Amino acid sequence: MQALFLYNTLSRKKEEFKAINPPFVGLYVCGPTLYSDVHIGNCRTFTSFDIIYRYLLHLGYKVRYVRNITDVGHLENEDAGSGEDRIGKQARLKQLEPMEIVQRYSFGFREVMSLLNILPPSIEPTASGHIIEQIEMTQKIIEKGYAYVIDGNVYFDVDKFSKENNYGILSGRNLDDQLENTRDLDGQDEKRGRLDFALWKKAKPEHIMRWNSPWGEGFPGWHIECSAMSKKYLGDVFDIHGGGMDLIPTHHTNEIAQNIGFCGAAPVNYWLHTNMLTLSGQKMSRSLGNVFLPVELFTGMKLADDSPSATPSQAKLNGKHPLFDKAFDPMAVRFFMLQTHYRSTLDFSNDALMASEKGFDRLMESYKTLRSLPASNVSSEDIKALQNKCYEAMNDDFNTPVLIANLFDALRIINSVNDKKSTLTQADIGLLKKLYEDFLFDVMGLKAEEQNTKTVSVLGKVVDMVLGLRTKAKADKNFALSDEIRNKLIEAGVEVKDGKDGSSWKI
RNA sequence: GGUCCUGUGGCCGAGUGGUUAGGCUCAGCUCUGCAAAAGCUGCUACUCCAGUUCGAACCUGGACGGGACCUCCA
Repeated sequence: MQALFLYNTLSRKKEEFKAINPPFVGLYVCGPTLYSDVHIGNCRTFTSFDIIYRYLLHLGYKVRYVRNITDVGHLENEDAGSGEDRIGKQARLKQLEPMEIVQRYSFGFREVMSLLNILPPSIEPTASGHIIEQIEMTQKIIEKGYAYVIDGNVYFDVDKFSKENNYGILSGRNLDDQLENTRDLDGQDEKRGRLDFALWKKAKPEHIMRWNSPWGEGFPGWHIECSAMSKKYLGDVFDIHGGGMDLIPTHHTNEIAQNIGFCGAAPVNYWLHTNMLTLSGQKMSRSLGNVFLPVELFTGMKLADDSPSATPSQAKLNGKHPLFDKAFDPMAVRFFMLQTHYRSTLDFSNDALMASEKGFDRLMESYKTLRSLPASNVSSEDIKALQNKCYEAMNDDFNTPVLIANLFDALRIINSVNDKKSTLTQADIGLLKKLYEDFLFDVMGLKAEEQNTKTVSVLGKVVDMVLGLRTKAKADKNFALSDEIRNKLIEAGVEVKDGKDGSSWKI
């Protein structure tokens, strides 16, 4: 097996991947906070880690992939002291139980993940299901002296921690800079240091989600859930932890501090971070309000203001979406995302999507051609070399754009063999099929648009019959009729291609 | 204000100190009754200025532009 290199945020370098206990690999990715619908920027992160997961599996690793669901503890304006739990707030506003909020959005989340063909993780733990683990971890951190209790709240002592450890090891920021250059904060309340963060929060009387703890009724802080759950399922030290880049300076920095505070060991060998998705050059985020939803992209329509849900199967739509000329198939969207490396920003636009979709269709079409390719005694093309290039691309920090470029080379070979301008042996055709199946389908997780097989088979016979009539018309030089047939078929969505050996068609 | 990232052809996007991915678009050609599809060819870029070097889009310094983080965010 060739060496796999991946970019480690800790070292800011590409490093060779060495699993702690091969063939097993522990992978943890920060999942969504289910207080509203996932937007397409969230989807990009999960798509990127889906590729990483799939490629590790393809290489033969036994991966335990843990992706959490945050259903409690994620506060707004935490530092201002006015923090309200995001889920709790939505529950209050909508007059629902917090778990109803979570249920609603988790349904939509799963549906979108499935549409994008993102594999489910091995374990998808929720924060609310691991309150005990979080309390235990918090207790241990207090015992070790890295956290303190004030009036029912527990805070992590960053100052104490950084005397023995590099708090900013992941972000590359030094503590003094962070202390001096934080924006003005009001309501610094009772914390000893301004960078201290909550492990446990005392619940105000109106707070809905609350649990008993040694420090009174309250709820866990946001960062502790990932430490507690990754430790529980992957151990004190595991291989890979991932998430969006925006989690580096706070969430992941604090996770490392908590784990070290807990057991003295840094929890993760490789930190992987995906870049942001932008819209006209600006980061897509809920706070900026420039988000659009997967269902809008997949339909080209705008979500109605009174839609009960943004879950694709349940959404109510209202009119054309201003950003998109048409509906984009989820697989075309996935392909579009993979044409950019996961550590680069990805700018979304209608034009870029259109371009990707066309390329994607050609690639899928070439797979059909591949399956009926004529074999020769000799090959004029080096398929083995192409296969190596595909592995090289993926082994170089999961470089899907280069992988895709290689697949387009394969496409050219296929078409040229089909045109009898090049030749391949049966063995090489088999190798090419394997190349497509391995990389296009297994690793990149792309698949052809699903079609009802019964419909297709009936329709196929009908179209073949019509094309038979058209061939007769052509033979009689009745081009008016043959063109009319062709135009009508195009109107119906059937594209006709006249080759030397008769006509073929595709939907 | 501080820290960091980034600037590639009409568009999207890889990339390495020396031979300049790939996709889309556009034009021409081949094929074709005409188209479409497919193939071939062309349009050949690296923000600007200076430096290092035999040689830089790639290294260094500066300028200008864009972005991220420092507050919740994938």
